[in-house]
Amino acid sequence: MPELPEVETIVKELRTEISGDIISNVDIFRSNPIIQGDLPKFKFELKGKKFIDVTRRAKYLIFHLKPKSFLIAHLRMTGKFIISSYDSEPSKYTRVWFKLKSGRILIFDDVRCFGTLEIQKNLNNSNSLIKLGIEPLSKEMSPRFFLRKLSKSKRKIKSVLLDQKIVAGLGNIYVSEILFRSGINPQSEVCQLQKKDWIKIIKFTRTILEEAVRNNGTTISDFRRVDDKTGKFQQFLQVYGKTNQPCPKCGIPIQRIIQQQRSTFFCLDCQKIKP
DNA sequence: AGCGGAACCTGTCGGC
DNA sequence: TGCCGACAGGTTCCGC
Repeated sequence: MPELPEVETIVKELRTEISGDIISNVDIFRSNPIIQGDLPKFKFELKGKKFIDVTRRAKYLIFHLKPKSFLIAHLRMTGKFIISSYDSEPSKYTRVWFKLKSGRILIFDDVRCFGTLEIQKNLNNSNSLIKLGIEPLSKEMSPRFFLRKLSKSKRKIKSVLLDQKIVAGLGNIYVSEILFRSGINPQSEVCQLQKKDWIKIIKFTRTILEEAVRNNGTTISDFRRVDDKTGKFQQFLQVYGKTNQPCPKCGIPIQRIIQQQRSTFFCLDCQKIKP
């Protein structure tokens, strides 16, 4: 479900809400396949610990605990963190909840159970985190980085931007939007891209992500913030989900194709493959 | 090397 | 109404 801006939104809200609070109890309603590692250890590592901070790496949420430990969470398609009052009942999709000393409950809901929760004493021990590529909003995101890494690659640009081992944090919505605004065809081979193309991609990645973060992310169907509010960025989407609607730049119908088994939306006229 | 396919799991929506 | 296929913001593994 969420990409970088949605995760960033949740992280900020969680940081404000739960920093300083202490986990009094952990209840697991369904562990499989969500919780990584063994269950007693998971509970033991969390109970009694204090939330110090909540941060983001790519699409992962990282809860910093004291005594030192980290809860690393990924929401995948339908995971949600919700803060509720003490008397709430678990919903049909509540998988794990953390009762807090303040009287509130930090709830992890996940309809499809693709989400993951992992405990680590040290972030360097996390297999999921070590594989990740550069942050799209960092200064490492440069034409030089891509040219050096991909100048001989015949991979398609859509696939490269979705590859979390290269750039970590972009997903299906924002990649379509970034390539549309850059005027680059999603089926372009990356070895064909020149410095000026990468400059555009980097510029629009920044513009779009920053604007999405300001708007608390995109709500297409069921993304919800901690307080159940929706994001507002969906009103700024130009191509994602707009099959056959007029291109905002030239007016011809937006195309939908499948790449890597995911929908890609683009304009045939504004995003031509270069000869 | 890079792609398509399947898998993980569950729900919604549209067509017939 | 019911059934069936397509599709969903993600990631990983496998085989050609």
